[in-house]
Amino acid sequence: MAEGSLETFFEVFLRKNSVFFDKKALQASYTPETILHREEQTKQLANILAPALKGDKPSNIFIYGKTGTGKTVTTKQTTKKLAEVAERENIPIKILYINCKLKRSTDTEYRLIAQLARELGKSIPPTGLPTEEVYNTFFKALNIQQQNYILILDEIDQLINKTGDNALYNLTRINEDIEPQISIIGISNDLMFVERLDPRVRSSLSEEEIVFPPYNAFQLQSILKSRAEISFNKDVLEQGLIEKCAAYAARDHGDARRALELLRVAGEIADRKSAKKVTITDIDEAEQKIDKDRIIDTITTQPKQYQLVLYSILTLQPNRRNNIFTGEVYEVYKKLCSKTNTNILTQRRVSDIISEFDMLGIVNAKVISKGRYGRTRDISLEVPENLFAKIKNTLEENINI
DNA sequence: CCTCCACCGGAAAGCCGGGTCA
DNA sequence: TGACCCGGCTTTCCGGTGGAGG
Repeated sequence: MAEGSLETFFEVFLRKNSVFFDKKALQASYTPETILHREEQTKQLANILAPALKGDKPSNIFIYGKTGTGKTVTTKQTTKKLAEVAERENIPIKILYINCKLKRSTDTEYRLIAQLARELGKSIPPTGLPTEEVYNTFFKALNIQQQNYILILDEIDQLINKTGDNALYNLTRINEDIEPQISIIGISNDLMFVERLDPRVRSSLSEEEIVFPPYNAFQLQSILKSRAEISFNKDVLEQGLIEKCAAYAARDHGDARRALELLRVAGEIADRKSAKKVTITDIDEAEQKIDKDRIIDTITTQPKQYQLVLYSILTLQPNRRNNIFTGEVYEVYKKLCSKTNTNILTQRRVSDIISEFDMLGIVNAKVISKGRYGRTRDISLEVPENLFAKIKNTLEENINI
């Protein structure tokens, strides 16, 4: 593109009509004034937390619901209101919010406690100290500030899956030897994880439980409508668009986040076509684009060894009449390693990598028995076939074959 | 009915690079 | 500087197993 034309491009872009008025209400970070269809849960939560205002310790709460059912936003909103009242009335309550999924900051015992201590104004090095030491600093900080705490642990299942329930165990029994009281709100979208907890932790954590059911299509519709009013210009949405969008999202799990994303991407697609209206076919396109981007993104962000394994599976895949087994993948992988000058991992490790791809939904790997011919995994790709070539190219670039 | 394949998958331990502290 | 800690990734070791074929 010549220089002049690039400038014109930007100018044209700036003047171009967009279907959007203000995109922010469709973005993931946006918190609406009122949270629709979560009145019941808000009330429950408020009821449980309210005693904190009188200096009592609220019960610990376990909050469960699928992704995009408003768990986080409702919890944050409710606790924020609580904190505001407390502040006004001079009641010492402090809210701590921790998202346990954040890589390299709160996903291990050390890091979680360190982060908590930091929230209380202590400075803790990111590594190096014994965990014991970090606990001590944290406890000390708690004791100095005479107030009650509400600790929100979002995506708590991530923490337990990775590092066990040690941290949780220590946190739940904190009140036994320390003056200030701590209430824990655990948020999870995986109900099964509770069963892996130490029974003592489990009963302590779920003194109260609140369930966030998925939104149905009608609820999604009203959510979308309220956001669309802020985000889009007048009359740019084709008749029935919102309904369709809601129906799509309701079909898989009633995920409001996904519904909003669908609507936003559909709008962006319409913009790119310089269309005056967002049409229903844009929604279909948006759905495909979102899936595709997600897949490509997860693949390209994998470490090199993972990409090599995936590439091996991919080379075995084309017009395969029968299925792919671990042993075959490993053979191809070994050759690939020597070709690319990479050190070869053990089959045990590669086997783990394959099951990680299975969990990411990129690959389907079921353990089967071939009787006389042993046990193995039956592996197949889970991505749409029209992406095979694209993925293969991307991988080739990344690992330079 | 028994055997025995080709892996599975848990446990433990090692290595390495990040760090603290005295 | 040396002893020690944490966490991610990997290896080593090894008991376990569904079912085709004898």
